[in-house]
Amino acid sequence: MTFSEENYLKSIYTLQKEHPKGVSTNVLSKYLDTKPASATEMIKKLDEKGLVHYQPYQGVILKDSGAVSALKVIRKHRLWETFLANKLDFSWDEIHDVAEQLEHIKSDKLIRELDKFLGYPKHDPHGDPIPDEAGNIAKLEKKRVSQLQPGDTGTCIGVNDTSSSFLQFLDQQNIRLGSVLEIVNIQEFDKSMTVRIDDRELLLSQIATEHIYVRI
Amino acid sequence: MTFSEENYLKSIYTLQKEHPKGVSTNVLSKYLDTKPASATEMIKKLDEKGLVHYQPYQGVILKDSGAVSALKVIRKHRLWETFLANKLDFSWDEIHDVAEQLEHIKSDKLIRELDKFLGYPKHDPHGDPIPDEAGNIAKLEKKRVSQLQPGDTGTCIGVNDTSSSFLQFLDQQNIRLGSVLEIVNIQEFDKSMTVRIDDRELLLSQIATEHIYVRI
DNA sequence: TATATTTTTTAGGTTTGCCTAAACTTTAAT
DNA sequence: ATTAAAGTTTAGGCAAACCTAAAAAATATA
Repeated sequence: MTFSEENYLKSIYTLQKEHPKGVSTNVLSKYLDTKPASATEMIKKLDEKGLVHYQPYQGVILKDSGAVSALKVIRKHRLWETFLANKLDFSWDEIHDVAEQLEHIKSDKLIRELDKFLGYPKHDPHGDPIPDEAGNIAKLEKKRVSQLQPGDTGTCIGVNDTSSSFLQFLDQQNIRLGSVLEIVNIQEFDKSMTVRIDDRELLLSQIATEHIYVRI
Repeated sequence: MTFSEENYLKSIYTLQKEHPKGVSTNVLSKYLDTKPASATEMIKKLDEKGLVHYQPYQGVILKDSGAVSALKVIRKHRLWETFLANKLDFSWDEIHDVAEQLEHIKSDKLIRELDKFLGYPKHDPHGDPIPDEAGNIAKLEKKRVSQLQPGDTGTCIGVNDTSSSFLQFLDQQNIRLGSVLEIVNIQEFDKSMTVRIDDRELLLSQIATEHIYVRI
């Protein structure tokens, strides 16, 4: 399987969630930053290989074999992201591009050993679940803080805004990966929230609560 | 720079030691398992890019810029080999193929962080020196045990024969990476050697001494 | 419903890196 | 010195993955 085939499968897997009846060549090519004509070509090839189901003008969906292949690439991507963030000094926003390259390395032993070395992590640094060797994947239980109700708790797993001012703010407030937040209450008029972290209470603006992800 | 260009530069660098006046397309293509015509093509391209010096029928040599590029790839290869052997459970003979893939990952930060994570190693698991960021590389001081004289000492850095029977033999004799050997004497008639390891003396056949590498 | 717009596919082209076969140099041997 | 052998280059092709432009199909609008 070529790098390009792997990238298409992975993209179709991702886009299928929003387009369950079929991912169009338009959507796919936009996501991959290529042209629709290129997507058509590749989809035909993947169809001939039995990895996807394709009907002209109807978009594409993964067959089981295609989904398994996609999940193997996703597993590799997320394990490498975990390695970069946990073992090397990469920050959240730096890991993706390098993992895009590393995910294509072909070696079953490598990925088994890496998994072991990392302590068999269940989630990557963004809070996304890591599929197992067979391609089983846990449901994502990731929400924005803004989606929680008073009394709910969540573990901080990532952010949506990587501007240095926002990251600095989080740092000042001692909010980091793994911090446990509990919603104390919500102000009706501006949707700001009071949250408890490490036995301290602090107020987060609506903007802030929309940019922080937690695993529930 | 493409994977293929990197592989050609690395190969030319390696082959230049044995062919200092120029690496022929024949030698190069044999080493890379391609055809001479393909090597000619690639060499022309590298020449146009100013990375090598090429005269038809006279073979190819690296220019300084080409040597720097080659050494960057070699640096990555050797750091990854060190990672696989020291951090993951890869054996000597398994690391090469995976490192051949990993060496092409493009990220300066990745390789700097990896170097730091590994503790700035000077040699890879085969005992070969790891070039620094600028492309400076230490002279290789690697010899077969058979090349040593009585009184010489060396640190075991690798083997030439990865048959399980040989590796088992080394294991039984407690000879491993990092073991320090001292030559006690050499039998004239069969070139077998008595060596001291960890205050024990043991006899190695000529065959064995030719298959063990040491750094002196 | 007929037409206009958007989306998708087809057709033909490009680049990279490989190939084979034929032509050409160089080197070796008589 | 000539010829034979070996090595190298050129010429023409192929597959992968991309592209643009034109044709065809699907969808939206009047």
